[in-house]
Amino acid sequence: MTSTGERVHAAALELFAERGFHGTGIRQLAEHAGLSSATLYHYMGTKEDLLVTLMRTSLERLVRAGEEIAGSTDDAPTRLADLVGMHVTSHAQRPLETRVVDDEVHALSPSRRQEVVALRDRYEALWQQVIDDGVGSGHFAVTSASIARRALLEMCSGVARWYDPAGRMGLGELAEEYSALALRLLGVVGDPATTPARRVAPDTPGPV
Amino acid sequence: MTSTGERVHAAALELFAERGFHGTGIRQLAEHAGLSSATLYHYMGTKEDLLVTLMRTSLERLVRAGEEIAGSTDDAPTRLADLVGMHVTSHAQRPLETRVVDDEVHALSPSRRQEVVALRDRYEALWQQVIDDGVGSGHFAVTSASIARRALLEMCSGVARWYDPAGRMGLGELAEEYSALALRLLGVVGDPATTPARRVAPDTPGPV
Amino acid sequence: MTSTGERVHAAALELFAERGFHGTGIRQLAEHAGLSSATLYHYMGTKEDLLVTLMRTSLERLVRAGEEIAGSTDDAPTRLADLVGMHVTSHAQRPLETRVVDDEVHALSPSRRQEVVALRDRYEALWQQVIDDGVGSGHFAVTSASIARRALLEMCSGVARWYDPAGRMGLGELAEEYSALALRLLGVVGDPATTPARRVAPDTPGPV
Amino acid sequence: MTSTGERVHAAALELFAERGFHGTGIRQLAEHAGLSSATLYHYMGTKEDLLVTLMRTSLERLVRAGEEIAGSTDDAPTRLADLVGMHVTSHAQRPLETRVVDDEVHALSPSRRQEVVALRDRYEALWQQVIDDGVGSGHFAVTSASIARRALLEMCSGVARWYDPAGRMGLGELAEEYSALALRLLGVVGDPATTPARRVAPDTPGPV
DNA sequence: AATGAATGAGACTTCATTCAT
DNA sequence: GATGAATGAAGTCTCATTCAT
Repeated sequence: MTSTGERVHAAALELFAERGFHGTGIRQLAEHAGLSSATLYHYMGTKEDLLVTLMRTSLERLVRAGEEIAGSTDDAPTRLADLVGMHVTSHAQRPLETRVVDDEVHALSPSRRQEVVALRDRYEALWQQVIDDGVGSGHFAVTSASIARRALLEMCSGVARWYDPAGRMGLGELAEEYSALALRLLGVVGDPATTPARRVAPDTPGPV
Repeated sequence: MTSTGERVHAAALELFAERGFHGTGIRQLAEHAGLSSATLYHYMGTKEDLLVTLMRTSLERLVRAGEEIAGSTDDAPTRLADLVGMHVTSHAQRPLETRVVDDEVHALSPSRRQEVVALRDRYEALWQQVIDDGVGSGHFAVTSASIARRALLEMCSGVARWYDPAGRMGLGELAEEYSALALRLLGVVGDPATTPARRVAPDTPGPV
Repeated sequence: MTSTGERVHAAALELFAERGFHGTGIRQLAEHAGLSSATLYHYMGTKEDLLVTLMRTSLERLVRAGEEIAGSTDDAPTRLADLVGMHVTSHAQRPLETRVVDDEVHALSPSRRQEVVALRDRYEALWQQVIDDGVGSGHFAVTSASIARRALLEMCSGVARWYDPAGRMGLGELAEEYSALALRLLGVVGDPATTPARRVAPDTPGPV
Repeated sequence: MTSTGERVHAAALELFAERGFHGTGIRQLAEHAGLSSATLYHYMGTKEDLLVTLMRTSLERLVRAGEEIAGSTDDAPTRLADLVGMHVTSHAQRPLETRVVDDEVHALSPSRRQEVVALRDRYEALWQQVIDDGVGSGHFAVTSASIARRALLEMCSGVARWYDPAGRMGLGELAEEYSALALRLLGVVGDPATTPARRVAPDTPGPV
């Protein structure tokens, strides 16, 4: 049911996430995918090409989801909570992908890195924009919006390092918890209108 | 003034941080330190030994500083702010060390990893303890203390990835900003005694 | 109009001549012929078979033409001039073929080499015979007939390396020039019957 | 007595000459030199670097010897005979070197090729000059000086393909024979003053 | 203290070739 | 006819490490 190409991607994801790009050999990759190392080259270009493909796939999905959220509402707290929820959820569901994207950029050659970083920047710009908007609208209170962006992204991405889908915490719970942390970090005080329930009353004026 | 051994450590720090452990060759290491690759082996055991040494040095300093703070006061918000300040400051001052510690654990063999992870766990336990204490004392309001710990640590460690000592933000400022973010994330509302007064509107109703 | 098989031969000729047998991959060959590498094997045996086919085709044509000339006259100078003219002309017209034949014998396995070298020897024997005849008849004056044969063949084959069909020198001119060089090299002085009159001062004393 | 580096060069010369550059593997090279393939890399850069070194060494020797001859006399026939003698002698004495230089230029990457071809062109220019001079002074009679140059060089280089130092023909004899062939090819008629004996009477006026 | 020389193992990648479809 | 998939062997080169000097 799964094609060979998909098996190659899956194997690469697992090994790159676990041992790093440089820590993973072509032969291990082949063995993990159930192929000979020569056959591997039917399904990829270079090893670096494979890494780039994985990264691009992952980042493009993230950007797409992010842009959808960005266009969904003008309300900054809502948008931010949604971004956090989406980000955390996808990091929890696809921890391998996101770890590879987050940790292996340094393994790319300059030209490839540029391409990948451009995508990542596009995604981060969405976050920057919500925060800027929230600060502008008076919903958020932070000294430095860019520090806040970095702090939020780091903290949310960390989920890929520990979340256990078989554990007792559900994805919804996780998303709500992180959204709450994020909003508080941004200086939003707990108000039924802005915490999870908020989405029900989109016309609520901003607090603080 | 700098001994050869120190030069080796410095070179390793730079290269491991920039290209990763597996991405750094013994020959590059030697060249970067101004030695022949054979001579390198006078100043280190294996390449992995070198990595462990760097990690242990860094982590021990962190643990020592953390334990000093942990023993300094019972007041959870103060302790947490101090931990954050120290953590952030040292990540800003020693970005190479901290990046190596944070990113290269996967490159260690199981037995070495155990040793390093034990140290890291000891450090993280200090954070866990403050948060638990703060929750117990009613200063902090979080759903999950362990999630909060992880979120805080990730967010604070990120500083090593972007802080520029030559930029316009000073270390003190940085520490204060992050302490404030952390306390807010933990649900602490503006209190002149624990957070910089400026940022907070003292008349805010304040939830929880 | 050109069959696929011919396209394969043409592609092989070009690539073998340009990059050598070992420098040419099956995949490049296929691409150059506009086929997949698997399809290539419908039109050839092994890569070495292909090389042998090209060589044999080329050498057989040469031998055939040479034998025709050899049987055409008893006059050694005429025969030699004709051989030179034919050799030079075919090297100018089919530089790829001749370069492959001349340069890639070393790439053949012993048994295949034997076969090809036998053909080449047969061709060279024709030259040897004319020279021997010319020496015997007193037309040629050389110390060593075999050295003369080698010198002549090398010199004439070189044409395949530089002759430009689009340049200003025509094939007829080329053939005449080389025939003249060859006859002079063999010690034949200008004789209106065998060499272009223009180049020779008919009153030259003329040695033997 | 022979250094390892020299052994590597000797092994490369033998194999490149016998099987061609692309036909020679690194492992065969190492085995032939009595080293492991990894050790080989102590004594060379890439395989191509090795080839270039061999070619440059050989060509530089040839250029040096050629320039010495070029500066030794103004008499074109003498100079040409000396060039031929030197060329033929060195091709007979160092057949491996010269074969590699003559046959493997196509294996070089563009930039390397440029460098090597420049040297070769410098050498060939010496030949072109003598022929031009001889034509100008009326000693040589050829329709095309550049064709003559090519013909002569091809014919003389061929020696590296068959001369057997253990055979009955001595080097001196070989040189004389080829000089005689060359002069005749250039239209110089046999005159004691220009054939081998000529060098004894350097003041002899030009013949023809 | 320092290093040139050496190496087995393994890196990534391509080789020529076969075969089922 | 034609080709995608597959592979063992081999390609060039670098790896971390040792050792005699």
